[in-house]
Amino acid sequence: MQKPGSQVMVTLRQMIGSGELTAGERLVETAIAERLGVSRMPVRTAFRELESEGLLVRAGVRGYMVRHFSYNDIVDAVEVRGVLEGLAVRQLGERGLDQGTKKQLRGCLVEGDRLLAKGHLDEGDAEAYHSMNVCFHETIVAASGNAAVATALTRNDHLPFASVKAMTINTSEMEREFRRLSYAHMQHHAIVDALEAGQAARAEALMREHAAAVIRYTDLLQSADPAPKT
Amino acid sequence: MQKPGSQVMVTLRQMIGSGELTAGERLVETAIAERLGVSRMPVRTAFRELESEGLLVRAGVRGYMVRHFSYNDIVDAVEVRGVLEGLAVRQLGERGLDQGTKKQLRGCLVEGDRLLAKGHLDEGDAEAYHSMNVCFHETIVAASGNAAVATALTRNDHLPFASVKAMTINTSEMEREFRRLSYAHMQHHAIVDALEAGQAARAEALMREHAAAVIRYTDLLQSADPAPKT
DNA sequence: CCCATCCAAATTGGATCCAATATTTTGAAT
DNA sequence: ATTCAAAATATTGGATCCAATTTGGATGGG
Repeated sequence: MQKPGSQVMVTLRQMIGSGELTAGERLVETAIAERLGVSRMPVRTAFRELESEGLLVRAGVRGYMVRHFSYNDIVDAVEVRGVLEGLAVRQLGERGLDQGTKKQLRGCLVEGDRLLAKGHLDEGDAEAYHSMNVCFHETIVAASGNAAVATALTRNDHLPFASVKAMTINTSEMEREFRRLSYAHMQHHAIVDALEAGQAARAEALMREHAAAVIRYTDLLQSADPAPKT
Repeated sequence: MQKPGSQVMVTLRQMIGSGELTAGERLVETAIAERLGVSRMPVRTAFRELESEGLLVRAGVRGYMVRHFSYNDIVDAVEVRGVLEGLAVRQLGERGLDQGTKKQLRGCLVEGDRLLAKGHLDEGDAEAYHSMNVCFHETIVAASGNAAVATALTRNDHLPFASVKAMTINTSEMEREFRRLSYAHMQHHAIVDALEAGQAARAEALMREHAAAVIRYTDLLQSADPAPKT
């Protein structure tokens, strides 16, 4: 608890994510403050922060409400992530890979190969793949050296389901998930191949396709709402 | 003054933009509050908001400081704007232009043609071109219907010199500026042509080049700082 | 019966106060 | 003289109080 005020933030995030605060619901500072057992002040700052992250929107002239996410919002955000990570990987390819980055990326590849080598997914494998995946994407963005991409991605990733970190694995259909991750990991291989060959434009195209694949070949409908976006 | 608290925000923006608050300077809440004649509270909220916009960064564990912008930061941000607006124009091209958007864009084109027809730039022409340019870009982003692009652009555009709105025209070299704007306007024409022909990928490539041209063919050195970015 | 105006209640923004924490300075000891 | 520790000061986060503004209802007039 290095930052006491951030506790309110994570609690509100959870309440929004879990649906305890439903979309469109009017949020009153005093009510939330009382509910969380704190003063109105941290709630006030948290509301503004969550607004800047896009999770809350102003409810008219007074108060905030939980933002309503449509399916299109998620698709759009993933598309944005695709072009941003595509830019990052292209610039990385243009500048060339340094030894540390190359080592890191290859480490991600062998880790993924190891997880998928069995031909099926076990329980802990999903989490391990997820960690590897986050590491792969973060390494590329960091190595690109483009700070604007990093900040834009951070902002964009505040939207639920748009982030690499938010990639969920459907444990009830492990076979299908195995095929999906196998395809995704082949794309990882192709991206690293392109990077090592200095094919920056190809790496960019692959990364954009890689992001789009998440949407096209994942069941988002379970949690997404097809209502019109706000 | 519909929102009293926003006055502190605009004042701080001005102070940062004008260099009254120099980059790297440690900002103390009490000092700023006293200087602006308000309580610490609006300053506190403004600091956080400016941090989320990227103009301020945390100075260690305590306090904020004015962010230091390097030349690379600006180039990166413009590159980000390029891929985001490129995505917007591609999606617009894929969905097809509606009548209102087509009318709006053509209006921008004829306005630009009119301004450039004389073969040189007059005093008021620069402002008029600027307004037309902002309208052109905003129309495309709005018409794309991709809310994530719009928000990402808004965030990115908080960085000085990265925004379309921040495009300045060097009044001391009107002849050179005329050639630059002529080229930019030709790109506008090409983008609209591609959109009307349904050539979405071509429109995207043109838009990315259009953003990059701003950097390559503009004198930014006068205001940019070549020191390493933070 | 409907509309307008006014009053009251609620809610949010700003100010001030208090506590917690980090940083700096000073003094002492080695 | 230098370094370490302790104390004092400075700064930020949280709580509470006050003011301003809006919203809702109620009442009176047309």
